[in-house]
Amino acid sequence: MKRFVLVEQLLKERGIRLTSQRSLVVRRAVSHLHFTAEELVEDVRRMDPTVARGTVYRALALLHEAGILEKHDFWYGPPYYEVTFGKAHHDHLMCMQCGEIIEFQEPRWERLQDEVVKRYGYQLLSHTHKLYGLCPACRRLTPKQAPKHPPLHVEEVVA
Amino acid sequence: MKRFVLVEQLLKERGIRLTSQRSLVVRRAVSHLHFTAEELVEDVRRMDPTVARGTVYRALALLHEAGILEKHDFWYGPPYYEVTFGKAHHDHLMCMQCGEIIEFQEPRWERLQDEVVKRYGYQLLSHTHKLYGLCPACRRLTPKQAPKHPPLHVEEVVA
DNA sequence: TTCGCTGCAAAGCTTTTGCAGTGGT
DNA sequence: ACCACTGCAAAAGCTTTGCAGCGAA
Repeated sequence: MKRFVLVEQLLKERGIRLTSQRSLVVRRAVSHLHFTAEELVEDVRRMDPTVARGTVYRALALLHEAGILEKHDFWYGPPYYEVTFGKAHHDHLMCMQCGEIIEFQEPRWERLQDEVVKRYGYQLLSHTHKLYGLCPACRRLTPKQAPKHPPLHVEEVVA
Repeated sequence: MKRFVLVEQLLKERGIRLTSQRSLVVRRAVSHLHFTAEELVEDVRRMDPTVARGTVYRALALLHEAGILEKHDFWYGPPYYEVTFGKAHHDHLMCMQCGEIIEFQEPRWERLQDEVVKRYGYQLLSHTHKLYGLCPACRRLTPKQAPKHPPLHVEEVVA
């Protein structure tokens, strides 16, 4: 897997030691699109049960700081991580009922935000745009059919 | 305070009981721009120490569901709440070093996102756009001067 | 050989919840 | 008079951390 090699290289360049545990965390991470810390813990421990929970969390923090992972807070629950290293930037559209996440690109936004950032004299480092709504399928359901966790009777919110 | 009256009205219309505790939570909430749940707990208990932590959390959830509060996950730590009821939508530009938060409006984004949402057949309910970067002051510092976990002191910023 | 990294487990921080009693409508 | 709401405190959920030993460079 090409991306994996690159990540290891990049870690090495930054003086971050490549232990077998970190290798495993990286390998498992890049094999998912979105995952929570706990999901990755489970996944990693399925491959090697001796890896400690704390090690995975520490590796995640490192990868995040290194810019390899992005951390997303979606609607509820713990934050999701996403491997962005080597991928073009994209934004998210999420269904608040079923939790479906659509990734899309919108170059015109990128241009607009350059303007905004310039306006305030900022140097842009990263950004996230999230749209929350109802997917075509869920729009057809009555509010009562809404699952417990994906929050709230969203009908009320007039966009 | 006008906004407070409106909020109480709105709660009433939704059949949500107006207890003294909720009144207090609303009053304190609208007097801040951004706050965490724990900050609000402290603030409320300063006025009335008998109010339970759980009550504040439950009230926050209600107000959030009612669309009166928005929940923001900024760079680290617990999420911040923000009173958006009666305010025009705005987005956030945050300095990753000093934690300054600038609020701004960009109507052209709103139009673009309508397009995107239509493209996927979604019904838009809400959205957040966050830009992370370095403010003019912090850009002048060397990377080494950057604090590990930038303190999140929120400047009161006007759009 | 050095010192960054790990496993373990305990603690920490934030939020949620069960229950019995209280109070809004 | 209902039953939603509250206080209390315990538990739950997620993440961090201290420490002693280990292992990558």
